[in-house]
Amino acid sequence: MTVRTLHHYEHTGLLAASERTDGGHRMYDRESVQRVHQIRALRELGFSLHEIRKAMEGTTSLIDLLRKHLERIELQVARATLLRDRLRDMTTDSEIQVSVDELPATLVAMSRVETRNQTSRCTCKLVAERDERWRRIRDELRDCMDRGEHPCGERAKAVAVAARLLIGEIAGADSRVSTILKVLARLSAPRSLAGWDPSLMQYLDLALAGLEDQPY
Amino acid sequence: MTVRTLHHYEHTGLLAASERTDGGHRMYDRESVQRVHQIRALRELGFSLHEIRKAMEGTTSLIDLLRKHLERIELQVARATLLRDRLRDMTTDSEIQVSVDELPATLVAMSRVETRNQTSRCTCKLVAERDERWRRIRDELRDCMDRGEHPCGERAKAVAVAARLLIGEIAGADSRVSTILKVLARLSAPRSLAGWDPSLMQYLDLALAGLEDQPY
DNA sequence: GCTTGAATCACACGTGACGTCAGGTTGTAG
DNA sequence: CTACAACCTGACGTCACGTGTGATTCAAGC
Repeated sequence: MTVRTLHHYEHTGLLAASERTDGGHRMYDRESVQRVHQIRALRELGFSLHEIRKAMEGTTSLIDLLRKHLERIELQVARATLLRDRLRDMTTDSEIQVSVDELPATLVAMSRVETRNQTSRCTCKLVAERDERWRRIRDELRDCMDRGEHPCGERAKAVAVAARLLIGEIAGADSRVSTILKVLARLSAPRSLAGWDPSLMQYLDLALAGLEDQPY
Repeated sequence: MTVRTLHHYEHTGLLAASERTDGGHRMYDRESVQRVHQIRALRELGFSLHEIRKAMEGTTSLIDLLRKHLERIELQVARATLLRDRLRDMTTDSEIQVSVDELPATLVAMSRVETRNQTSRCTCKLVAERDERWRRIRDELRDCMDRGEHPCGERAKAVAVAARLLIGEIAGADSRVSTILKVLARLSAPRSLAGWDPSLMQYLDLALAGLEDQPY
């Protein structure tokens, strides 16, 4: 929070200093400070100042606002996750020397690069095999979808069975620490995650890493 | 892409129309179109036009740019995910009637609300029990951390064992379709996820849902 | 060749959420 | 009492375009 931000909020009629000193300095009482916090909270949720004002005036129901905004966030998360994963691969992979010119038609090519590098780098045949199975499931499923078949139809069902099996295998096998932590986060977030901040998470990560070679 | 956007890029010196018609209309050859796509791609990755121009002029290494941006994205993902989960809980829970005033000190209180509602709503005792175990692990671990104990120390190790056990239990038990999908996405992303777009994912979700009551 | 309607042109101001600068005033610690 | 940091008002700057205006141009149909 900068002073300018407060001025801005005041200017747009979102917030008023409860009082002024003799010299003209703004004074904010407990209530006003609370209001500032509310505004910040809502802004961090992605709302515009205009929306916030409407919500605070009671013009719009907060629930409606949140519901409406949920969609945007969903999209944002999906997009950001994808981008992050792509970026991570690009930056951690020192082999790939990407230049701007090598980003030809947007980043669609990236997915191809990813799979190519994946198969060439994998030391474990099991992983490659699983990847192959995944690809088959994916292609078959896409075919089902493209043909307009019902998800519960015969073919889709068969594919789903294979998928479920593979999911079980992967979840059971590939369980390194950080992966588990992520799974855990996904499984129980935000329910059991209250109070688990990143530093604590990292601590648990280290602790788990410490007994990695020990049996259950 | 709007025309205005192209004009803007031209104005900032990022892009030049390769030619003009007699009437003055801009003509973009294949190369220019490619350049536009590159710009769009980089912009979707979150870069500013200034950064893009620097990268395209060769002033900055693309890798450096990406690496630098990875941090921002990481933060974004973490934040957006958290917000999304909170929002989802708020909007799907019709019981909770949130008003602006009930967002007291930012959203920190939210976590408390969540856990409170969780324990009161849970029909299954097993879940509650697990939550309780989680809480204990969390608190114990936080205590270890606060005391500055090494993550591989005796106490932390013991907690880690308990945590690993619980993780296995949760991962093995709570496996509804959407959850599995999320786990899957986390486990294998972006490796096996290439070509799995959201619609295909949803299709798989439906297919899996169709055989939910069937045995393996 | 002519009309017509959609698209584009250049220019300029608008937007949102502040940042930043200038020149002056105030609060407070030593 | 004197620094000096923090605040004041007012206004313009930023970024990535959006929007509006009035004029021009392009492509299609007749």
